[in-house]
Amino acid sequence: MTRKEAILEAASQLFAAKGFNETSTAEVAAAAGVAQGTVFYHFHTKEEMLLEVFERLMVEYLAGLEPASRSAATGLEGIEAAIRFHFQFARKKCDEILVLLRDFPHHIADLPCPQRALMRNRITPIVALFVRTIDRGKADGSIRGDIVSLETAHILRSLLIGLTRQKLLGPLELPELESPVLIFCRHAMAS
Amino acid sequence: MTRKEAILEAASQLFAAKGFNETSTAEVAAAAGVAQGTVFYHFHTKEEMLLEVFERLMVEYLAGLEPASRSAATGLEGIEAAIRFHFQFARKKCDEILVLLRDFPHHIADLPCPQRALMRNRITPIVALFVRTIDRGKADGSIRGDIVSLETAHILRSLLIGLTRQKLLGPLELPELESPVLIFCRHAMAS
Amino acid sequence: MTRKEAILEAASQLFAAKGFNETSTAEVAAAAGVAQGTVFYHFHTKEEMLLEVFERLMVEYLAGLEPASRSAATGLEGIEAAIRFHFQFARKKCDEILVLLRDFPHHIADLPCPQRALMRNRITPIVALFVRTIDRGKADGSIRGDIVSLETAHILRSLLIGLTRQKLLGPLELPELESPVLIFCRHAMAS
Amino acid sequence: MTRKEAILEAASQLFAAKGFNETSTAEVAAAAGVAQGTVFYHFHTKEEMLLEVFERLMVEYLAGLEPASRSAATGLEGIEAAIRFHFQFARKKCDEILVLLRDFPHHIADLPCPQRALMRNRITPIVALFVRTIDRGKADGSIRGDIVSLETAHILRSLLIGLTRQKLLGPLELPELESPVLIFCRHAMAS
DNA sequence: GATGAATGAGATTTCATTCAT
DNA sequence: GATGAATGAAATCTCATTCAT
Repeated sequence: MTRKEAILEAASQLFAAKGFNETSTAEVAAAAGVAQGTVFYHFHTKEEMLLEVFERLMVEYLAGLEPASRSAATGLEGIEAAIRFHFQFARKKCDEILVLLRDFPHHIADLPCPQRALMRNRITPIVALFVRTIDRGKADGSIRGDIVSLETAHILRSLLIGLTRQKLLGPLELPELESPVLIFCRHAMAS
Repeated sequence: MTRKEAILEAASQLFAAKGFNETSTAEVAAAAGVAQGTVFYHFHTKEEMLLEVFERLMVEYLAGLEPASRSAATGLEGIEAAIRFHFQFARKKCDEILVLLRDFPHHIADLPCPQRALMRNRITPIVALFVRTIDRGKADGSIRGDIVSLETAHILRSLLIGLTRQKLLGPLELPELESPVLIFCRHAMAS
Repeated sequence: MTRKEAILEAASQLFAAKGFNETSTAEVAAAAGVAQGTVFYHFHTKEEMLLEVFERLMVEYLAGLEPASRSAATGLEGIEAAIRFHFQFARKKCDEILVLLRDFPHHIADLPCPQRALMRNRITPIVALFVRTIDRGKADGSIRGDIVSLETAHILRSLLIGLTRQKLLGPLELPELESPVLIFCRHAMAS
Repeated sequence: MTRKEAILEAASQLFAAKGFNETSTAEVAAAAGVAQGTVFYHFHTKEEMLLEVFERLMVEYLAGLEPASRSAATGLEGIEAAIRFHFQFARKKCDEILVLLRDFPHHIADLPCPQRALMRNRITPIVALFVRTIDRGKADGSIRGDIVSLETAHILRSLLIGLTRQKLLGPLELPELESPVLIFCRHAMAS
């Protein structure tokens, strides 16, 4: 493992455990086993680490989401496959997701434009994928024709993020929701 | 307006505008027109201000949510009324909600138990209200009988929070979603 | 018990337990069951409380020391009686003594002149008492004639204070020293 | 002179002149000619500076005390040499001693165990040295055989500390006490 | 590539004290 | 006599970042 990756992994874990603001770059350096200066050799600022965590996670998310939904037989099943993938991904990568859900919002507003654009570029394809899959469902008859694709894509994404947020950040214990969500969405969309 | 309320209002606005961590207690004091020490006379720590913002908001939320859903003719219409109220509330109180959505998560994990309990006590009734309304719908025939009440209540709450989060914090411009959401949920639940 | 005495007692205990600087006037007020302002009604400044603790303790000390040494048959026995009284007093009033030994020095240097004088006026009689008792011993033949009275009085006082300091503040466990000290001093002074 | 030593020296002087609590870390930094942060780079807390002053002083004290008493011809002369060394050391290092006598007690009680142990480890050898020297005196006949070594060692140490304390912190002017103390102790111990 | 000593701006909190009631 | 809300000065410590080596 290269030094940069060691830093990134240490940062990821510490941010998840203690929060971004509550983690100092000195701690990251210590946890990664490098000197303080080394952190700033590889990342110009502390926020760059966060951005890179985000980047890598989104790339991996999209890389898993797309084949899952594409390989389904119908559009509706594609949506269901996407939902199942999201639940599975959230279970596997809960640390990183926790960091992004909790700490990223702070920094979005102040992000310089090129980086905001970069973020958008990672999220837009996810929405687009949902839209395409819904359209496919409408075409193949598995999804009702009166469904509005873009809006429903956003609804689905918001639902998934909301669920993960409540699970990782909420003070309440949630029941197992994967199959109820699948049923809920199927009824909402199936023709 | 008492001094304590002036501080709370100033804090609420500054937190919304700049973020919790990015707002210093000195700024809050200045904005409220009191001395620095006065802030800590009324709130023992900076976080206590955040907790009080949360408290007040949740009390108001529940106070509006309950009559809205109760006065509906059927259970399904009660759910729809609740959704409409949420959208309206999110439009009116977007500053405070932004603060909570963005800054509260940082502090939930580290909250001492009595305060976590207090938080839970504010959120549980909301879920309970959804559960009761769904049960009413199942009883009056407006909601399908095979709907699982508790799980669906959590799904609805997660959806609403997810939507508000994406709108207030997401990097993407969202289309108008209120009526698509109503339709989505009606199809998901109506018998 | 009057309010002023309640404050003084609370202060005395808190100062002993936590140290003067580490005890806030607010804590004193709370422990005494009075309002913050009340403390400053009875004592103009925080240091005045310390001075009063000192005053009362020294008055009591001298009031016990004098009869003890005076009622002895010889000068040497008077010194021994004084030493015995000191040990007994240190056992009984160890809290207050701890406070003075530990916290008083900080404030001596900065004391306004009238209060320094007042302090001196409490300590001088103790030294004077030792001097008189030694002189008595030299006159009655119990103490060697070549002993220098003033110097020896200071030596005895320093020894007693040093012993109490080591016992109350030192990091080491001391053995029982009362009778060894009596023997030590008897040999040093007896003719 | 390294930066750390500059800080330590500045601290030592300021603490002696104004007291530990009355000296701010900012002043220490300014006097040492370094930035505020540099102080905390070298000493994690303000108290660590005090501990280091103590450490260095005790090392020097013991390093002078031991040869002084060892090179004496008899045990009794060894004790006398130790007393003379103490007076001389107290004159030379009165600043640092003042700091320790006045400010250290505050912090002893609250010291974490490893540091208390460290302190004890600096003081125990001094007592042990007195014990050994007394035993030597008993063996060579210069000190009375009925003297209890450990107790007398503590008495001597308490006397020396008490004397220095009265001189540096007491409100009274002391006469010259070195030779009276030597005589006092000789009579108390000589056979 | 890597280091770690140094920085200085800034943040939260504490607290003795005052004063209108 | 007594109260407690209000003050504002000050203090310790943190931390992202830099830079000479």
